[in-house]
Amino acid sequence: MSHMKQIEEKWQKKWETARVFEADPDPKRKKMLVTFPYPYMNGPLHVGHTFTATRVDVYARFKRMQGYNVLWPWAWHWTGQPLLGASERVAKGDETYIRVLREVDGVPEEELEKFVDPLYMAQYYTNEGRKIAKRIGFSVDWRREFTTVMPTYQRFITWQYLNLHEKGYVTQGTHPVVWCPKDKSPTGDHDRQVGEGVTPEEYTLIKYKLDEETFLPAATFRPETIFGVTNMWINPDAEYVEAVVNGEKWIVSQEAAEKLKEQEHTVEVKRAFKGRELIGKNFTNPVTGNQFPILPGWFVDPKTATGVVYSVPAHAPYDWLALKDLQEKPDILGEFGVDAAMVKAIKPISLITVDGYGEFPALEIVKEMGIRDQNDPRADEATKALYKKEFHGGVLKENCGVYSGKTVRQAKDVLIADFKRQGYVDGMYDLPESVVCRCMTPCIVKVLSDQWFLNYSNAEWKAKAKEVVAQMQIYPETARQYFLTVIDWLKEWACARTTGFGTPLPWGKGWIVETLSDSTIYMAFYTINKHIREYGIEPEALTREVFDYVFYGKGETTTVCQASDIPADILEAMRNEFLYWYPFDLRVSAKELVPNHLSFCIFHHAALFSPEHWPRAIGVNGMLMIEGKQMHKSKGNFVTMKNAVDKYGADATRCALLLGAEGMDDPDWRGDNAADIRGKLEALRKLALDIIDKTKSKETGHMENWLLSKMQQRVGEVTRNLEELKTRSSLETALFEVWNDFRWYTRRKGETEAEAVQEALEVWLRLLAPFAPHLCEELWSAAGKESFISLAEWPKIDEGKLDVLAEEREILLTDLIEDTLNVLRATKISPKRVCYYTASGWKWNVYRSILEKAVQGEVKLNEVMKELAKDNSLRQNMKAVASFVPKVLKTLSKLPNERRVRLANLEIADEKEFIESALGFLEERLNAKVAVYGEDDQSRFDPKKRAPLAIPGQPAIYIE
RNA sequence: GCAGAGGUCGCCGAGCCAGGUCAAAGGCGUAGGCUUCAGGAGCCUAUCUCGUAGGAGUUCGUGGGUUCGAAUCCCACCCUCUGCACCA
Repeated sequence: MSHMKQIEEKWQKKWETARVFEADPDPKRKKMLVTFPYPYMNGPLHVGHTFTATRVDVYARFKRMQGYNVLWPWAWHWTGQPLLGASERVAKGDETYIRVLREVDGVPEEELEKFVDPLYMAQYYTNEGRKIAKRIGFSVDWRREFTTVMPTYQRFITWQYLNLHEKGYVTQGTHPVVWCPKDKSPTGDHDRQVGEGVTPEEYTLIKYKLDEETFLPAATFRPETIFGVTNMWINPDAEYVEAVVNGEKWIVSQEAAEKLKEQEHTVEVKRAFKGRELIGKNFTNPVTGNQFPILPGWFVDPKTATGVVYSVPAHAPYDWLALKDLQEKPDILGEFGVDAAMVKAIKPISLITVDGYGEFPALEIVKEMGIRDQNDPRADEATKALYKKEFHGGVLKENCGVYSGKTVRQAKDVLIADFKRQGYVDGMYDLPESVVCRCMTPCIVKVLSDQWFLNYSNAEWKAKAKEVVAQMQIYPETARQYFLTVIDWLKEWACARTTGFGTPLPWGKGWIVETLSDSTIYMAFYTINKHIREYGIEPEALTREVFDYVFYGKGETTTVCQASDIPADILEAMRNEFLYWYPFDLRVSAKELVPNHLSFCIFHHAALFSPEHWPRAIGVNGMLMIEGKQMHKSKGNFVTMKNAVDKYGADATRCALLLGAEGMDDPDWRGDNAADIRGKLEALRKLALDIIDKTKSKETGHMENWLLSKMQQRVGEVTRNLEELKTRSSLETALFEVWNDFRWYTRRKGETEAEAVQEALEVWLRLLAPFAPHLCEELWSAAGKESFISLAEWPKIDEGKLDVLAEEREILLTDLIEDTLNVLRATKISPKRVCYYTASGWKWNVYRSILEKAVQGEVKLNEVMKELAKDNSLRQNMKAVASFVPKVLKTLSKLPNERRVRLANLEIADEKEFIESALGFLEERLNAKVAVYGEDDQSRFDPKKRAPLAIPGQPAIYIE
């Protein structure tokens, strides 16, 4: 274990000294820029980062060995709010949080106290992150590192946003957010005490008229039901206000008046009163002009929307229940002076036809579910169920004016737009559930005005983004559809906010570019940050003209130099460096970033770069699980990269992670697995050293040919899989399948002294090098190699070493053993003697002719028989032929065509000699005396006359 | 709710796109054996059921369908994971 650690440190030092991962432009070599989304630095790197980044590293190392000039840069994300929040919690002395930092993140006491400075905290995690990224062996060019709060980076973001703005991709508008009135800031999920995941919902307010100048804005999600209104509900005990809202006189609940103030409505409250004051009055439907009464409804919650609700008893369970209550208990009405007979006379008005229900769905569902009254909690359930049903399957009836005959789904948006135009409706946001801020203040919805958006709704932009996707490789291919649908439904994205770290919006005072919006094209910044750091280029020198020159080739070198003070040769070098490396060839992340970061990256490249600089490939993978569960600091199952590397070592951690999953499946980190892999690698080391230490024999017989042939296949499999970023499959082959090949060779030969074994080992080590680079460097060097395996040539398939005959012979042998064991299992014999009988010559002839036909296509039994009957040499044998041919057909039908072709092209006539050569092995394996005879051998031992059962490739068996 | 990905023999996971080569790779676990001073590790064998001759039967979320033939194609249903916005 500590031995492995030594090996790891040793090679990391050597790599660093030799600068093997520092990549500079080299026009003679093909380039490869691979990237990993920079991690956010409010905590340590964890095994989830490690999984994704290891996939990048494996690909980088693979491509480097294939001769590509590979650049893998790294940076750190500091932009945003959480760092500030985290540091505040430390400053406030939040014990639970501090314990997490201490115990989970492993922060030492003396550092912890300095975390009151958020930048110090970020720097601490960045330093720790860099250390551990090196310790796990990532092949990063660290010269290009940066953080997102560096002034030079901010100059780059400034350039990006000036361009986006100029090109019309940034727009201004309003946007609803969950808002804490005390903090006066948006309350994100992480800032909430209650109500995680709750988002604002938009209500339509239908402005029913109370009198000529007063409106009752009733809130609804179903404005189409206006055609079925029968009355209004007001909570008689709730507090309402009369207010001038946007110049009109409105009546809403007191709470609603406060909310509306935050939603771009001017609100001037004139007077407050109890709801009961309204009961018994009439109101007018603005669309139809019909009049209806206002009735008492205690289910009406003044805290929800306007606290004014209109009643559609035919389709809304609550409305029906409330109406039924009043009709059944008319004495309640006396208190309000409402005529009970009038209420009794109210009939539901049906306006939607829907399958499975009759005239009045609300009545039916209430009855069906046995709901008693408006206080029954299941009324809510019934409402949702019916809404869903009617929204998806409902059709508006003839009493719905111009909307008649349309489905609810079709009519809804049109109807809202129409009503808006005609001035019947307004809108309002509210929260479906209560949300409480960390500061314990209940949140409301605020509509932010003057908010800046990236206008992802822009159809042209969407089309261009899809072009980017079309020319990209996506691993796995199944993720392509995901990207396309995300591009379709992405809408305006608020790209600026007022708090947190980040780059100021170049034109908007007080706004900062939001964290997901400042990380979309920064891969281009890596190409020039090398020069910025090396020559100490000042942020002020990074003018818009400089970036235009470097990224777009705009402007004259001399002019740009004079204006910026950057020497011409450096400026040229930056331009060349960008042109050499860009675009990036691969970016890998977990699937959670598809709907945001990765898609933004695509959009911004579409907007800012020409097609030759569009991304070449994106890889997506699953989310890492810990022992089958989601990883959470709070759940106590958080595993950092450092934890894993300390405990299992770099190579084992890398391999254990990659063996977890590929594609979009979620990999699972299990400590036991990692420990097991660690043991495996240790065993591999012993095996390899053992092979290397052996004195070499020149032997190049059947088994040597077999092993080398097998290796060629493995090279093909691993290479093919790695090209598609199938890291799991490729490692599985490179580690386990190859190992099994070596085991089989060792069993068959009993030793590993041939030179060919060392040759195969050297192929093996190179196949494994991207996955377990430290161990492979060590063994490569032990094998006498002077140079790094990290820079060794990736194995290519050597056609000359393919030996199909050798492979087929070993298949014959394993099949034979398998058949023998099967017989032994069935008969429960402990064998003393095993006899094999190989097929006679005429069988081989018949077999070959059938095989040739089988390769062409389907073989008909009767046709074969007819043809064989013409053959004079078979005449006397026709009886045996007749029983033999069907067996051959059956055997061949079980083979894949690939193997039929192989067999057809082979000359395996010496079965008997081959089995004889393996007699020793068979005897040991079966623990019995083994003999081989030809089927026609007169002197054969065959008491049960089994020899005639022999088929080519499947000798007959006799056991006693 | 909408969208994306999935449900395979104790566990993890291939196979499914291009139907027959599938009782279904590989790893782990478990059992037995060998090796070893011991510990570990390594190696070998077995691991759906049945079977006195290399065979048969029942399986791939559930229920249907297409086909000579389905883990693989089609339909419906159930379940799991991920994302849904100002938050990285």
